[in-house]
Amino acid sequence: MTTAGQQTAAPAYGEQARTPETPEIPETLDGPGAGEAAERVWRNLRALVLERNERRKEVAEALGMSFFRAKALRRIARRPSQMSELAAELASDRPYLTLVVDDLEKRGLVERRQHPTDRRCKIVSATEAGLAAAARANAILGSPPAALLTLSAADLADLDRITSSLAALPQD
Amino acid sequence: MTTAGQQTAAPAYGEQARTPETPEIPETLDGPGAGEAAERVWRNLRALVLERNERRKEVAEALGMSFFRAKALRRIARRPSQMSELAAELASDRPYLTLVVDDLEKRGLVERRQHPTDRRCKIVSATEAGLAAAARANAILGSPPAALLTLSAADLADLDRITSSLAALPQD
DNA sequence: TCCAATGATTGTGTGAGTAGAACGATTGTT
DNA sequence: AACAATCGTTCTACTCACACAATCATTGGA
Repeated sequence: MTTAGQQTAAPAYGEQARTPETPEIPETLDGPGAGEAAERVWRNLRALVLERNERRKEVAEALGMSFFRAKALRRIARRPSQMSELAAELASDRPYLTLVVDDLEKRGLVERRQHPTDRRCKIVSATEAGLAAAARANAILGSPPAALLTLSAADLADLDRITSSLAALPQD
Repeated sequence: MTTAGQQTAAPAYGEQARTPETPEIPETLDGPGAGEAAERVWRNLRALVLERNERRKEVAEALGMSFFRAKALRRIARRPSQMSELAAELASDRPYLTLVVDDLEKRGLVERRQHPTDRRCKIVSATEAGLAAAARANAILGSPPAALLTLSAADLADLDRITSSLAALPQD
């Protein structure tokens, strides 16, 4: 099994970094070549999304809040929820989520209401201002990088079809 | 210009979240359809890389250090560098980088040496242990998600070709 | 009726990471 | 020679996010 980026000696200062990969793509991708192709695809995808088009800072600055708050707000804007639901979906500390929702509420972006039938629960929903802020964050995060727009129509269609099929797969 | 995720009214508690997008793909992708396709591709790519295959926590736990430290170590393992170079490439606070390299050094993963001709500069390089740790992080980050392995050989080849061409584009 | 469990909150502590000021050693420029 | 600039470090302050204990109000179950 190949391990991406594996090295056997440290490059010395001033030497060009070694680039262990870039094997030629075999004519048939079944067999060993498919694994290498998948690794290359994954590395390129990660570079595209994480290294070249990191948008979190841009979102945080545009909204004047931490990215985590913006993330929470985007989630709340999608569907009002209980605090416990939010904590679970955001994989967040419940007490800290209380502080985050406090802050969003203070900014007029969300509001808390009593659950209709369970007085222990609070329902958090987005205000109009919150919806607008979430839309701004979504616009930033959702705008494709220029690189995608340089693709030919055929390549974009291929990418669209393939990524949509990947997105349709069940999680886990 | 379309804005991804734009909404006009907040869903009420208990209502299904609205899904404003999923337009049909036009037969020719020039024109308005190309923009929507690119947005969909981008959303799916982000979901694939960020939402479904977030590896930072896994790397941090495997190496027993923060992800930022692992990131710094991976960078140092690629090519020994001056502190100022590292700070620039990692987009980090210089004083904080001193602390991070201190920690990596204490763990025996990197070492500092004097620059051969400029005594102000320190060169940071990875030790054998550091190379091994960086390789572990790279293996975790570099292993493709199972979803990629379910693609047909033709689809994987298409994805490989397209993402490699995207990767080859110059960075702004 | 009584007690366990739940939901949300308050309080405290901690590590990570950013930011700026200041410092000493060294190099670059005039 | 003198001074500006650079490099790396020390120091301090701060926010962010996580973690846990404790609390109170409320609901669920025996």
